[in-house]
Amino acid sequence: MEKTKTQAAELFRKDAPPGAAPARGSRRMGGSVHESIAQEIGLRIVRGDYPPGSVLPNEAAWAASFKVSRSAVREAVKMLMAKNLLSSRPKIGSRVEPRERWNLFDRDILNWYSQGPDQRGFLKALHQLRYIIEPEAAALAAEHRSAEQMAVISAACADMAKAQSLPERTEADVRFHLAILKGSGNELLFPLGVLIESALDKLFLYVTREANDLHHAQNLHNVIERCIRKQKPQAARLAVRKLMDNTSAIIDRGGSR
Amino acid sequence: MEKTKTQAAELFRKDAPPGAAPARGSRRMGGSVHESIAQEIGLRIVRGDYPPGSVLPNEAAWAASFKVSRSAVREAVKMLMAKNLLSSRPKIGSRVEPRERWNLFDRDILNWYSQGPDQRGFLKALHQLRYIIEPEAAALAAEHRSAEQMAVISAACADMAKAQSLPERTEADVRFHLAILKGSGNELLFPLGVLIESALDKLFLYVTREANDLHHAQNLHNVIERCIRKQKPQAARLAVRKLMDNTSAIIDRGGSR
DNA sequence: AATCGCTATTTATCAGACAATACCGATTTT
DNA sequence: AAAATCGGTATTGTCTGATAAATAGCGATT
Repeated sequence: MEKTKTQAAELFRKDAPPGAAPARGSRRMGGSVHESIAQEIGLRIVRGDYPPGSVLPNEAAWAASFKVSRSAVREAVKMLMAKNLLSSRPKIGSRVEPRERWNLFDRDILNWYSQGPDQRGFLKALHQLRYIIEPEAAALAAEHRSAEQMAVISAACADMAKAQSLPERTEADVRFHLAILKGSGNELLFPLGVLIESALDKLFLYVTREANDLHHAQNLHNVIERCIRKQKPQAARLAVRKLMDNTSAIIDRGGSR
Repeated sequence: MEKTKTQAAELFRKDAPPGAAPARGSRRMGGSVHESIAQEIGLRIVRGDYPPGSVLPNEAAWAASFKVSRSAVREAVKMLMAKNLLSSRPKIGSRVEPRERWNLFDRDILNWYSQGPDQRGFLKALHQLRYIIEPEAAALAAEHRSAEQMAVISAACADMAKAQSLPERTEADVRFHLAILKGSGNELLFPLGVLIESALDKLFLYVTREANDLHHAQNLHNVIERCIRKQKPQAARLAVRKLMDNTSAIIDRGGSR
């Protein structure tokens, strides 16, 4: 319980203890030092600890509080600069960029967002985006999909139906949706969909609940598969919309967690 | 000794990667050293000089070829790692990640893409994505837009109509579309749209050509504005589709450049 | 032939220095 | 007194050099 997922930055949690300096021998904390630090600072920024426009502690301060060298901090900062979370200038320090400049469609930032406040609003925005993307992807797939792509879609759908455990079914489910995205033939649609789906996965521990809904959802998936197989774009579009309406209702009803 | 350290400017071009297209004019040298280096390496990767799976020259080699210190190279590499273009491990070096792991929706990567080969396919994928996004954004805007947002949309539309010069009109045009995206009320839709539009801008030097098309396009924009003002989602959706069909035709006809 | 350990190579991290720059307060000028 | 100028200072940018850690490849051993 309460697996806060921060096993990586365990050493980094105690921000500024000037007195105690424990041995920093622990290793294998999930990644390299600069990556852990980037994670930690990035999370704090997205979480709102440092609002846009404010200036962060300087590199020396980070180095001291994390008990690492300035180089490591700098490399972490450069990673966050690459995501447009920060901009830094001599004498000024590093300021948090305004939100509209953040590279929002970045795995890490999406991940940090999903740990931040306003999970509910974030979830709704994500799902709305999915609601826009996926029906069109299905329509495109119905038109452009190759035979091999169709085989993958059908296999995933069949696997969903005959899945015994919930994780097994979930795995087939995402495989199904990703196969559709790939079948759309658009090289941008697929990665975008992957981003959205994986971000949703982090917030979506309650999608499938009752066996009733589960059966219904399976029927909807079957319809989608058939529409794409028979190359009916408009029907595929509508079928996917129907499926998403279903989960929309779940989101609106259900509490955030 | 001229240890002035400002020699980094022109020296970036003389590196000789295997089978690369070398000479280009001097690059945007505005930023810091590590940023320039990240630009250069990132461009080469996206351009295909180093295919996915291959390992890059090691840090010392980059440092030598760019005539900078290893730290600068490392910071550049960290930036590219943040974009998931690279992954590096001791003893191995830095390998280029497979394309499907790249953070494709990143300003820089999009920018590098637009300079790479296959501009035409990229343009079509981008426009297809826009074709999916914008009509729905307009429909959402017709429902959820605030009075202030509507004012911005209308103003942009009016400015388009009474624009005298082409850049002036273009500026109002993007303002119009961005205002619609913002009016959609979805915090993800707006930045996504910004990304797409600005990437398209780089490839779109030939959008508006004849006064005929220009007049027609203005009418289409007027219709969109009216639909959103009168809160008709479905009509707004169709109007935007019509507009995009127009530029679709232009893309299909016109040469890539 | 299979396994194990060694070594070489590369990144990871550290430490310390200097340069460049932009803000801020003191000083000078009008 | 107000304004302009100027130097001090804090912070990032860059360089240098060194050490640690990780692991792929290879040779030795069984």
